[in-house]
Amino acid sequence: MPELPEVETIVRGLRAAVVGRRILGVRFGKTDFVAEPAVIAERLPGSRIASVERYGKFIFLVLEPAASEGARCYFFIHLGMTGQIIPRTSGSPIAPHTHVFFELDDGRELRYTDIRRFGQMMLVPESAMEAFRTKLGPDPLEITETDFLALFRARTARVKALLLDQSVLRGMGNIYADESLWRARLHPARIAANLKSAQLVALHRAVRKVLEDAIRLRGSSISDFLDAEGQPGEYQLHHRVYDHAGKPCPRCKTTIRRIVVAGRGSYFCPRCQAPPRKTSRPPHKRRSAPK
DNA sequence: CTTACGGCCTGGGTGC
DNA sequence: TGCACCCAGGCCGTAA
Repeated sequence: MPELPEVETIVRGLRAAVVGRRILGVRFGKTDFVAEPAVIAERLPGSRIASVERYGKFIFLVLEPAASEGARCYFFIHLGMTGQIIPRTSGSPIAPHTHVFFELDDGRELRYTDIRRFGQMMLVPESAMEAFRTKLGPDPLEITETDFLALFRARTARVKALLLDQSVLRGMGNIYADESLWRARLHPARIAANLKSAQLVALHRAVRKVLEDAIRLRGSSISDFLDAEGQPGEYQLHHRVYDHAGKPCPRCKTTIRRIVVAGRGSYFCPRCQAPPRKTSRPPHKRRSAPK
């Protein structure tokens, strides 16, 4: 569920709520999405939350060790599709699918809830941070126009697949890819290398505009996004095409369609966003019948 | 190297 | 009411 604007909203909320707090203990429910839970349960207690940051769709807590000895470390949380992380008073009712509890020194606990458990948690030592960072592409809000164009120039993948690829740009997801492509009037299945510079410039601007507007409205709440205060966002009220199949395009009134591109439901206006002229890719192989 | 696709997990909605 | 099926904001491993 959460893409860059939702994660940014959560990070801002967590900053206000938990920076400066000390972690007293960690308790787990299911741990199949946690890297080395035993190490986490041993290392985190006693540490102080020095800051909360976003890196693409990852949230990370910068943790200072209890005493002067020990190195600071970085605790990464990825929310996957259905993850939520919200501070609650200890003893308050526990939502179903809550699997991690970080007990704080002020009588509250940070709770991690994740229905589908597509999220991730891991402790990253300082020495591994550089390797971690370089696996992801630039931030779509920071990249220059020149660098943005260079990302798409020599790529034969569909433009939407590249927008969703975190090693190309960090933070875009399915909603904001579709909304950006609509603004830029580009069909999601267009081959990136076939796009003109002006079209890529338009895409860069669209991405920035969509993400900035979405952050301003505290993200999109489709079914279960809640920020760190447990509040929904409002950008879903401003979606132009996402989940709008059958509704009129806000620009030209043509009926919005849903197709599958890069394995994801993709919403677009068949008139504003002209399909690729001719597929230069090999014809679709017919799937053989299962078994 | 690059691209495409099934799988992971649970729940909500739809149609029979 | 039940059941089968499809869909969901993400990403990883594997195959071609």
